[in-house]
Amino acid sequence: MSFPSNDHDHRSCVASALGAAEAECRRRGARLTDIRRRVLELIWTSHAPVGAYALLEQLGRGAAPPTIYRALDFLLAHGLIHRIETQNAYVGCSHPGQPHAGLFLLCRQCGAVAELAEAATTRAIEQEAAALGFQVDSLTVEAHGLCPGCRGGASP
Amino acid sequence: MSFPSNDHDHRSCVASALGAAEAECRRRGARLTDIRRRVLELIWTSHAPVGAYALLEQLGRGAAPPTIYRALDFLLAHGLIHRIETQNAYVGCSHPGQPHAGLFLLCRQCGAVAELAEAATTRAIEQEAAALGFQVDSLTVEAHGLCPGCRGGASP
DNA sequence: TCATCAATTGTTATATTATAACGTTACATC
DNA sequence: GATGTAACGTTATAATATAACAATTGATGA
Ligand SMILES: [Zn+2]
Ligand SMILES: [Zn+2]
Ligand SMILES: [Zn+2]
Ligand SMILES: [Zn+2]
Repeated sequence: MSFPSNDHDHRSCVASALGAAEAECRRRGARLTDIRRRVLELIWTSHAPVGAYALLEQLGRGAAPPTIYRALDFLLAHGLIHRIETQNAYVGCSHPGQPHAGLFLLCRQCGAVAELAEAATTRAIEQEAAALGFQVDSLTVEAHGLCPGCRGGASP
Repeated sequence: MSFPSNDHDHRSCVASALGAAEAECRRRGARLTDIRRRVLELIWTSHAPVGAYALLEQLGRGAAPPTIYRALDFLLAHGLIHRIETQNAYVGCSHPGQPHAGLFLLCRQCGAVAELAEAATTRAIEQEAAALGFQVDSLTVEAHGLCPGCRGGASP
């Protein structure tokens, strides 16, 4: 929902994301296989978006591109990750299960990302669109700038 | 500002865009060379985003990728076109000269795009971000859905 | 149990989008 | 015209993503 503090317990951060993913997959009758689980874990290694080929390297031992892209497709389809269009990269979803338009704040300095799920902005855009007769099905919002930590002068 | 009607005079549409580009380049002391002008004209051939390699083909006779990407970089830098991140494609700017965050409505059926320059949405996002201490430098908003023409049942 | 079918993964090749590097040409300015 | 810079040509390659098909796994019911 907001930017993670620099000293937060990231281990529990990852654990809770994986737990939520398991639950969501059970709920949906989807199989969170070993590969998919490992990819999701790798994505959650940091709070910054990760590229497909970076994940591929970390996956190790002769994994080929289709392996990673299939896992990403699965995770995207089930709302467990988002694709950051302006970076060709992927980030874990902070609100799995609850439908929402991803709205991202991307720090240009430290790379951190925060995902908002406020409906206000979404509604504002939908209304502006509706005024022109346009029906919005999906929405991509990516704001680039400086996160609180990187603005403060102190390095994040 | 809105979706072009299907029977609008597109010739004058292109002409006015090229005229505005010339004026803006004069104002900025930038050189709208022949290649850059032709690329801009090709982009304005339709109101749908065009990919770099599609432009390259239309440019003809042995033009290589750097040629097109340099022209695109120039046109982007001077605010004459926008990049549509969700489509790796480029579209002419409807409001050259006046600074604005591009906010795009993209029809998934006919491919048409409308560019909004309403400051309201931009401000809403900036305020939501500011509430978290995030300073927005640039903003990407791309809404996918159905344009008025494609909603109406009648094919556009 | 095991036959069967669908989902998942492996493997190889290739498509698509974009940039690096370096030489050459055109243009402005003196 | 000499000089410096911006623009362009050319070749190669990087980065991102998908096609196609074979092999494997896992559920499901005869
Ligand atoms: Zn999300
Ligand atoms: Zn930061
Ligand atoms: Zn614009
Ligand atoms: Zn349409």
